[in-house]
Amino acid sequence: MSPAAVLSGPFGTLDHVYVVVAGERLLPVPPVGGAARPAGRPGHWAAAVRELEAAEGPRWVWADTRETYAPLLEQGVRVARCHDLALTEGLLLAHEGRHGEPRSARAAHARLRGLPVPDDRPSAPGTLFAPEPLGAEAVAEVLADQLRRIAALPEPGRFRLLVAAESAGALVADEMAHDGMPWRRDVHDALLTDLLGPRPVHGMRPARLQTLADEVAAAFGRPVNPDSVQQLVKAFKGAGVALKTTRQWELKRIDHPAVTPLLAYKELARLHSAHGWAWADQWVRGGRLRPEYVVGGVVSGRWATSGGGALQIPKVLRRVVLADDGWLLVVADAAQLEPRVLAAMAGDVGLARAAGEIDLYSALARSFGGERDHAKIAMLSAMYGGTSGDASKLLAVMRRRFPKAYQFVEDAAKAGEEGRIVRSWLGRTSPPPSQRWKELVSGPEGSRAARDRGRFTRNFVVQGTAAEWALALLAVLRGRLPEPARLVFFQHDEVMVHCPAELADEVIAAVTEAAAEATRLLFGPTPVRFPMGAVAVESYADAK
DNA sequence: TGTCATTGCGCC
DNA sequence: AAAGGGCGCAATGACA
Repeated sequence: MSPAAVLSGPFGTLDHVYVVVAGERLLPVPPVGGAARPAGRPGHWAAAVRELEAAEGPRWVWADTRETYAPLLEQGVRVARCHDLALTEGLLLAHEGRHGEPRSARAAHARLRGLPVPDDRPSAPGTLFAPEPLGAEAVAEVLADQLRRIAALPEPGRFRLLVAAESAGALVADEMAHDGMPWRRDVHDALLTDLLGPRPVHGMRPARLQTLADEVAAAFGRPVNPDSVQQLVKAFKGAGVALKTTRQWELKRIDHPAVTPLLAYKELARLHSAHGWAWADQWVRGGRLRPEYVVGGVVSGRWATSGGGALQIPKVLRRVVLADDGWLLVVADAAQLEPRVLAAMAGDVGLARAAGEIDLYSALARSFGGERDHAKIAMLSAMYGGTSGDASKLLAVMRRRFPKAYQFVEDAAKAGEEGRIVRSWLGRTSPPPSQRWKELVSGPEGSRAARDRGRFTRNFVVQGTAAEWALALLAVLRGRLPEPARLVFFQHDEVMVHCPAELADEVIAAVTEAAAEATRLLFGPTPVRFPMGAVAVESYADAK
């Protein structure tokens, strides 16, 4: 695939740029946050951004999307494209084998100038005063340096796409936090009350949990805190049941009257503590859930959240996510994304042919000469390094039928085991082995440590590329949504759009087109299909 | 009283 | 049905 092939569409090059700070052809932007924000005319620069966006649609360059874009959104200003210096710096540093170095635009600038580099990593002690924002020249210098470094890479076209997609993700993350996902607090409260009893005063157990805790204690004939692993293990031991852990699956194999109320307690206690009333108080405002997304927060390129736990919302709460009156939720997820990504990356003709069908595993099974379930196990084991059950026998079939795909993930695993780094399709780089790992790998448990890292790098190339495809989808879809439809949720391979009911069909079509475009951007012409199942529903619970 | 590691479990 | 890897979060318990 030629690098030029991936440069069309919404990503483009960086030849039309506004650096959002002071200077010629550049916009003055006030320092954001802290006491440095000038009083009086907060809308002034936002209005200028709005005008230039409408007139020229540039790619905005700024040090940090959250700092600059969140205030723009507050002013009702949205932009189509940006280049986030900090995210780009992180990608470049990792590619250059400098994974842990500070990645803020300020740090990048200090490195360029040979000045002391401020430690902006999360582990660094917090600073008392927000630093002055970088000036225009400094931002422009960092940008120029980054463009030079990207141009020197072996696959600059792919990396430019990665930078553009990552930056677009940053825009989406801020927009989703700004718009929020519809969340019916009244439905949530009713559900909690139904399952747990009325909301207790702070620090108390809800009635239903207390009843279950009492039943557990009664089953043991003595007081036991069901939240305490130690107490539970001791209590079971006293009852003649030896347990290593108190995980669900282990408890389920045990015949003891405490098990049933304990499992019920665990499930409900988790709902209460992780997504109960206190959680809603903190994260739901004005009928919207507004979590903080961390773009690139996972080494593989997946997003993380800091607070709000939006990527771990339990399925029982999906019925709390309800469209506004007259609106619908378009929920779409990519079917079997990771095996499709592997098929496209590895250039394995047989696997790509199977991935050209809607049900990849059935197609795989036909080509495999076996059952669908077996084909699925073989595929997952290849991607994740599984060893359980029939895996090795099935992997042998996999190796024979799909040699290039098999070799692709084997190579990634071997690199990991040998302490080398691996890269995703667009060039996101895995962390190098830690010092601890290097010590471990030459010790008595060395082969175990090597295998563990092999599984990580094996998974990294697939998960990382899947994350890139999803980011590209998000970026394209964002640009195709009709007003006033809004992206309100994104979870690895799933998106949700909130839109007026009459626009739902248009939004579903946009999702389908965006999937095709994302596929083209990453892989060029490929027989592999990436089907997105998109449905319009009133409640998230009805999406599956 | 605070910090840190561990355990367990939710999501993909 | 699950397996694999990746996360965030809450509670406990050890320790300072």
